[in-house]
Amino acid sequence: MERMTKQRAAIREAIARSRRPLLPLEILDQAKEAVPALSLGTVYRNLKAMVEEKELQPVFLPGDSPRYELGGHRHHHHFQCRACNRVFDIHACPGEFSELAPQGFTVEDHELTLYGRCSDCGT
Amino acid sequence: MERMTKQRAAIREAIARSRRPLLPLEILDQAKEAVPALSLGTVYRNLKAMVEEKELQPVFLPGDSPRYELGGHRHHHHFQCRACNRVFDIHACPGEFSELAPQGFTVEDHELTLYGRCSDCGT
DNA sequence: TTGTATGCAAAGCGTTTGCAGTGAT
DNA sequence: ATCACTGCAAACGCTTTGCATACAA
Repeated sequence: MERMTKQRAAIREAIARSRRPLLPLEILDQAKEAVPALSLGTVYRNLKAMVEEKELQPVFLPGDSPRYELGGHRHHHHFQCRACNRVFDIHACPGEFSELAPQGFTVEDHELTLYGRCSDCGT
Repeated sequence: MERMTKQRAAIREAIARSRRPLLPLEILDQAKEAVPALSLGTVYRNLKAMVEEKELQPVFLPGDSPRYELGGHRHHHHFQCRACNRVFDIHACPGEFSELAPQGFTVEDHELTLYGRCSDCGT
């Protein structure tokens, strides 16, 4: 139930090559260089399968569609550039936030997104 | 260019009555009690207009569609219950995170979401 | 040979928009 | 009497799915 196809290889390669989480369309563009006939439906199907196998992990940003990066990263956060909309990993975490929740609430996890300008887009 | 309609009043009322950010469909349900013929399109149109007038503010959570709460709240964050999916305001902020970004990046803002169990859904 | 994976196109789902009619001013 | 607002339904953008074919095993 696990077949190695050139399509899946191209998708994996595209994501591995990138230093930032990619959108499905960006993945399609990149992977098409290796497999020109690649279809968007196949990209979505493989992303879903690879996420289930934990080969990839989805990156959900507020108000934005999901991006994908390689799996196996430990807990980290993301930065989105307001100029180019690209997303970058932040390999740091300010810690727990359990004390912020109201009485009777239990905090299990958290998600932090920073917004601003990336180095390419300057000030 | 600003008319007071019973539809808009019902939408505003529904959101004001709730102690938590609501989804468009939840707003429709609530507001229909006052205006049974209310349509979802009208809800969306009014939400958009009221956000532009800053009467409302949208709440974007990672991987979820937008919710709406009253505008004018100062900077705060949100908690989403993993059992009931409802979202609650957190009237606290752990502070700036400028130091987390890579060299050359400028942090202008941030978004923090806590996940866990609300008091209704227990441990 | 077998059956999963693919390409294509149609279907879903939440949101937006066009249009003719309604109603606040 | 105007013209913004509404209800309805069609259109949209992103994602999923059905189906016949292609190809890894």
